[in-house]
Amino acid sequence: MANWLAKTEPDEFSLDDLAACGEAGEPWNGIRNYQARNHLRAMVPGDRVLIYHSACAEPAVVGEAEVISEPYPDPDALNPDSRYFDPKSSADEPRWAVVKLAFRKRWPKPVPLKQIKQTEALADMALLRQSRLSVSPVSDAQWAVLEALSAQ
DNA sequence: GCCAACGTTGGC
DNA sequence: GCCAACGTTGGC
Repeated sequence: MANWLAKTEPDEFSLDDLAACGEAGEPWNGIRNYQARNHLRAMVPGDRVLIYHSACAEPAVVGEAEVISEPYPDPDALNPDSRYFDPKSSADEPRWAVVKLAFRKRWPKPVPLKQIKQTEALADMALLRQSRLSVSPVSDAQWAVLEALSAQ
């Protein structure tokens, strides 16, 4: 079982929006970066996913979700009417993937990026090392440190 | 809104 | 296959 972190802009789709989807969950779509896609493809149902709010007043880890589907081709990539349409993707050779995520919990306190940067035990997080990667792995140890910070 | 970081595209 | 131009992400 693996841990991940997924970024989302709360103005677009927030943790609350995911919570509103309930157990049906929501496809995590629109990922158009190969490294992030490779992480999506490596996900299995039951994996835990930190939800991180980006491009907002206080960028922070705000809660967690769970992977509830196998990875599958992103249908939006094949839909010319979608903002995520990619003419280079095809049904035969889908270029982009999604998984469904379901809300699990809002953490007691958000863990701001600022605090993550100040925490030595989190210095190796992919979130910090590759600022533009929207889906990244998280170790068990990193997860535990973040959870403890949220509970403080 | 600015701009640094960095991924992608396309000419050669 | 290099690399300049360009586009996007995301913190501030």
